[in-house]
Order: sequence, then C-alpha cells, then structure tokens
Amino acid sequence: MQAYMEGGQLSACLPGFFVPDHYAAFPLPLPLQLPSQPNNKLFQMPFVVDQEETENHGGMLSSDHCGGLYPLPALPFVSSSGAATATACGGKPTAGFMPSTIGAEEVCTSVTTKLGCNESNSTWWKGSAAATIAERGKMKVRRKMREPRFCFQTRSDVDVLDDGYKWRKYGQKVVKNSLHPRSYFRCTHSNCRVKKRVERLSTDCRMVMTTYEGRHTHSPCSDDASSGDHTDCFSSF
DNA sequence: CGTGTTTGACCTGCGC
DNA sequence: GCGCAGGTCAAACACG
Repeated sequence: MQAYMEGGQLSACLPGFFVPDHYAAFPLPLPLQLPSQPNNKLFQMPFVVDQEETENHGGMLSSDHCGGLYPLPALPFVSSSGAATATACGGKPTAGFMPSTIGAEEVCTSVTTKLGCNESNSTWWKGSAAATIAERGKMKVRRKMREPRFCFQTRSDVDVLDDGYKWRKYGQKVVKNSLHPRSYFRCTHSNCRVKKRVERLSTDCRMVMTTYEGRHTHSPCSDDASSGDHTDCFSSF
C-alpha cells in the first residue's frame, strides 16, 4: 500500500511502494507551496527512512527500498522547544500520531550532537579549507550517524518544490540505474544543516522524489539568514 | 560585485 | 586491499 496525497486526499499508490498498514495517514507536514499548476502535482506521503534500513542501505532511497520507509510525523523543521514525541527513529510510529518533531537525542549520538546537530558554526558549509586532518577523522563518525531523513514524491514538472525554505545547490550527480541526475541542496540559513536531495524517478520521469535530511532550526518565515530570529511560526507543532 | 549554479575532482563507505 | 558508487568540495562560470 502506498499513500498518495492528491489535492489533500489520499488516493492510489504506486506499485511496489509499501507502507505498513499501521502507519496511519497524517497531514502533509511540509509547508509546501506548489510552485505552479496545482492540478499537475501529485503529492505522496512523506517518509522517514527506517534507521535499520539506513544502516543497511546507507539511507539510500529508491523504489527498491521503499518498504523501509515510514511516514514521518514531523515537519522537516525542529521547533525551538525541541519537543520530541515521535518514535520514528527507534520504534515504529504509532497510528494517529501528532505532527511533531523528532528529538535530536533520539537520532544523534553524542558524537553527532557535538559535531553536527547542535553545531553553531555559521559557515559550516563553506568549504573544507579549514578542515584539519582530525576533523576529517571525525567526518567518518558523522557520516556514519546520519540525520533523520524522510522523503516524499510529487508529480511535478519542476524539480524543486518551493517548501518555504531557501536552498543552495551544492552538487549534482548521476546515480547508477537512474536516467536523471540527483541534485543536492543545503539550506542557506546560517545555523541550519538541513540538506535535501532531488531526483526524478527513472520509472516515471514526472515523479520527483525529494529527500530531506535533518530538521530545520528555523521557520520558513524566518529564513532571512541575517535575522537570527529563531522564533518559529510552526513551533506549535 | 554579490549570489547562486555547474561540474570535475576528491573523499568516504561498503561490498567483494 | 581494491573498485565502485554516493556524497561533498570548490573553482569557474553565469546572471542580475
């Protein structure tokens, strides 16, 4: 079974895209704004990658691994309160969960919390010129301990959906067994480490799979990098 | 000139 | 250990 969202309604599923029955539907958590042609967009439910699946497959998302994807009961944005109610990282999310955030403590080890989750380096993405060998050593650990991630598919003519955040593209890669290149984006907010990958499905070039990694430390409306205002308009989630 | 994108090179993890 | 594939970097480039 796969959950689709079309015009806010759950509808049919793509074959081969399995979601366990006990994962109940929930409102689309993203503050997504359809760029245009709303009739042409076909939203699917967002998924968070099972930790075990992440371990086994490096968190790669493909139709082959969709059986390990869970609907994410959270915005890709962490509230300043750091409330954590979902259990998508440890156990299975329960039906009827509230849209919420996943506690960083549930996802990050102490290492990643130190290195990444609470990182306040405002220029963390600006190259590795200052990276020392020691830091590179830590990179191994950081890569091992992945951020919470989830994906969703949309049927869209445009690759990048306007989700209210500002993204900077930092890479593009042709991946094996895919006709379309995968694009890599980072949130441009100074303290935000969220990344996203965007790729079109080789099986259906109209379908765009967007994978978010990490959670925003700011709201879309406070995306102005210099604002420094972390008062989030979605903190009620 | 500042900002964002492109793209080849490099790094890292993983399977064999 | 080696090779492959995904992910990231950073210089070059494009654009407003």
